[in-house]
Amino acid sequence: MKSSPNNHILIPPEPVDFDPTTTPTGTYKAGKKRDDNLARILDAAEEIFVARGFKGASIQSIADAAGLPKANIHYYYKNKTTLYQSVLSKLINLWNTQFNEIKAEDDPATALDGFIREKVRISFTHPNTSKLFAMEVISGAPNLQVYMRTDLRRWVKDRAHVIQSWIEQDKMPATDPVQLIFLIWSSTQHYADFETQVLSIMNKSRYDARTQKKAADFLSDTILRGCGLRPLSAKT
Amino acid sequence: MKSSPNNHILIPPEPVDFDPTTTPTGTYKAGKKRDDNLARILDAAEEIFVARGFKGASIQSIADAAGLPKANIHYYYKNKTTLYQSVLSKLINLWNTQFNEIKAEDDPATALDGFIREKVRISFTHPNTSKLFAMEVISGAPNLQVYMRTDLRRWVKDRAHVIQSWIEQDKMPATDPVQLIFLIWSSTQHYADFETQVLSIMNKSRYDARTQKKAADFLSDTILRGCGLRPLSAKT
DNA sequence: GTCTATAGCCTGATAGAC
DNA sequence: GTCTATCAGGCTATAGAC
Repeated sequence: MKSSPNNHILIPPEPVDFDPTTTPTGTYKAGKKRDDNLARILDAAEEIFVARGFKGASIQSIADAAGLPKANIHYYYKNKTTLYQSVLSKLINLWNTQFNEIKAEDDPATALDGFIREKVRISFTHPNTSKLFAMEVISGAPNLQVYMRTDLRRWVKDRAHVIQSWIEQDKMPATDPVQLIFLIWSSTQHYADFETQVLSIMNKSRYDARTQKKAADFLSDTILRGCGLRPLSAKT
Repeated sequence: MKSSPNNHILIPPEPVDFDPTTTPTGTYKAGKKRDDNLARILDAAEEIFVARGFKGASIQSIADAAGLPKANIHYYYKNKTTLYQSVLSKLINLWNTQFNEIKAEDDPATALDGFIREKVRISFTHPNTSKLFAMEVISGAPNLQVYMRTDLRRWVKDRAHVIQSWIEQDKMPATDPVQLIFLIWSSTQHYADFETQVLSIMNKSRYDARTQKKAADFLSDTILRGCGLRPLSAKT
C-alpha cells in the first residue's frame, strides 16, 4: 500500500470485519478443561495485545501468560487473527450486556448518575478491555468498522433520543445529547486507558477503592451540574 | 519474560527511557534537503506507527509513506527504536511549547475556556500526535515513564496549585483540581484519539470546522458550568 | 489433547557500489 | 547522499509423534 508523502489521510488498515460469532476450532464438545483453557487464553491474549500491539504480541508470549504450551494456542485458534477477533468479540459482548437502560420516564439526574458510575466501575474492573478497544479505535478500527457503523451507532442514537425527550419534557436544559455521551465515555474511560499516566501523576503504584469512588463522585457531580442538573450529592 | 496466568498486573514493557535530545545520525550539517527529508520521515513515521503499532510498522512502509527509499531511513536513523523515540521527542516538544499559562490572577472561566479551546484545536489539527501519545500510554508508556513522573507531574502540580488558589480566593467553588485537569484532557483528546468512532457515529467521513467549533463550545460550556462557573456564552 | 521440530515468510539492519 | 543486494533473526503456522 503506497501513500503520498506527508498526507494526513487516515491510513486504511486493511479493513477485515469479522463474524461476531467467531468460535475456536477443535472439538466443539464442552468440557471443564477446554473452557478453562479458553478463558485463560482470552485473558492472557487481551493483556499481551494491549501491552505489545497485534504484531508485537507473539503467540509464545500469550502462551506463557496463559501458562500453556504454544502449540495449544494453535489447537484452539486457527491463527493469531482469529484469536484476536475472539478477544474483540468478548469485548463487544461485555459492552452489550453490562449497560443498564435509560428511558424517557426516568429522572435524568438519576439515570445519568447510574450510567456514569457503571462506566467508571467497568473502567476500574476491566481496564484491559477498555484499553484494547481504545487501541483498536485509535488504529482506525480495522476490525470494528461494521460494528461501529451499525450496532454502536444505533445504541448512541437511541440514547440520544431519550436524552432529547428529557429536554422536551423540560426535565433538563437543552444540550447536545451526542456530545454529552462522548463526554461521559471519554471522561470515564480515561481512568482505564490512561491508567499509567493517572498513576504516575498521582504518584501511586495501583488504584484503590478510594480513588475509584472519588473519580465517580467527581464525574457524576461535575457532569450533572454541567448539564444544568442538580448533582445527587447536593443537600436538599 | 514469564507471567503467571490470568494476573492483572501491568506487563512491564521493557522500560527504556530515552534521551529527549535524541538526534538523527549522519552528517550533522544543516541542509535544506536534509531538513526536508527529516520532516517527511517524522510525519510519515508518526502516521504509520499510529496505524500499525511499533512492531507492525515496517521501515519499508514508513519509507513508502515518506516517498524515500528504505535505506535512506537507515541513513538518518540508526534503527527503528531511535526513529520512534525521535517521533516521541517531537510530540513532547509540541506539548511543551503550545500551552499557554494559567495564573492565580486570571479569571478562572476565561483561563479554563482558553485551555479547553486550545486542547480542542490541537486535537483537530494534530490528531496523529495525540493518538501516538495515547497508544504509548495505553501500552504502559515504556518510553515515557520518566517524562510522566517528572516534567508532566510537575506540570499538573503547578496547574492544580493555580486552580486551588482560585478556590481559596473564592473565584470558584471547591472542586478537585487534578480530576478537573483529567476531565479536560480526556474530553478534548477524545475527538483526536477516537476520531474513527466519532466519525462513524456522526456518519461523516471527516471533520469540518463546524464540528470543531461545536465540540469546543459544548465542552467549554459544560465543563465551566460543571465547576460552578458561569459559561462565557451565557448572556449577561 | 499435548508437545517437539521445522518449514517458510517477513523484516531489520548492513555492506558496498555509485 | 542514494540505492541495491543480501544476510541473520524471529515469527507464524503446520506436521506428526505421543
